[in-house]
Amino acid sequence: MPQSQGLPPAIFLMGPTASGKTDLAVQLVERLPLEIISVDSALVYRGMDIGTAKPDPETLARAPHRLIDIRDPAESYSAAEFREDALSAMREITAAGLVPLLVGGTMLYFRALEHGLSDLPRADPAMRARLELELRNLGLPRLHQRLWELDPSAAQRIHPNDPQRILRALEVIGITGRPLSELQAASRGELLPYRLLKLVRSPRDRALLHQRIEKRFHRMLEQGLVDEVRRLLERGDLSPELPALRSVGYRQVIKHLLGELSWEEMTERGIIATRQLAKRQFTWLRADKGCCWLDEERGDLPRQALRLILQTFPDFAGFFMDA
RNA sequence: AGGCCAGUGGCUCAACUGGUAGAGCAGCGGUCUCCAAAACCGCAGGUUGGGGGUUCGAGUCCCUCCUGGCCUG
Repeated sequence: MPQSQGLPPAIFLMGPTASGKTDLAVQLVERLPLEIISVDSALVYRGMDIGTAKPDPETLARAPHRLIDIRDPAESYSAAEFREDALSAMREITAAGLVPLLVGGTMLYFRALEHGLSDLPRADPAMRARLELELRNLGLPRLHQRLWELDPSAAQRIHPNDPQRILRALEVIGITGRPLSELQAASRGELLPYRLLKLVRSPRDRALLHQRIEKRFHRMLEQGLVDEVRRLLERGDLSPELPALRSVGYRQVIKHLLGELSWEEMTERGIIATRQLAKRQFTWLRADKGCCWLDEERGDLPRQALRLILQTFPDFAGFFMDA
């Protein structure tokens, strides 16, 4: 604690999808000298607005969000890129005399930002393509076996059925010539140089969240989600394999447009996929001790958040005075 | 009204000529270091519509009732 005293403050606002994070963030920005940074792997994509529940232009005008619309759907983004982008945004915000408010639901990004990442090579498209091809030709068991020979430690903790991680491990080894485990052990990544308050906004019971998710998905369809996806596909250069198009909702709508799912099936599966996303987000949140869960039943979330903020950063009480 | 078919976990369905119920999906829990709204792992859940009978033993056979569907009138 003594060492962290000199560090600037930063606030995380985390929560599962459809929990109302954006609302709360906007209310906070209107009362405190904060600036929002989005922590969301889907909001980074331009032209993907309805299905990602991206804040509308009016909201963004009132409460600007950083790291939204910074990629074309044909491009990919990553946890490491996010960390760099977020850190530099945080520096700017802090330098401007404001406090960064990081809002979102991509828990890996939060984690990467807070705890850092080992010094590993970035994804290499050529290498990845080659491995994908090998996966197709040789099959996953063979690749896992190869990993076992090159990096037993990694092979042991990566499940034989997990293509994504097996390929990544082989990719790192292919690029560096060194085992992934060795690289990860060599550098543990640097901690976030900020004093942190981690807030969680989430409905108390799951059934309520499920209701919201269902309603919201129907609303997205009414707002023209299918047209949004159709426009993306009409570009002709976007493969359904791209990370952007594999996101919740988009994937199901694409299958519908391809004739693989009826409208009803698309709707049901989209809602299910969203629920499952929320469940995974809960798992991260539960595991992260050191979060302050806002109590939905006590109402007035902005007030609860304000109290916690002042309590955590007492030396900023004057700074945050208009509360 | 008569005839036929069906009724198995929340849903869809499986179980050779009777041997004592399995799977997918959903749900729940978990993993997670450069695709993470991704990828992957695990768990739970059924007195087989009700009742009666035959049998050493019935989801499987018989009787009856209930429910749904189809056909005939």
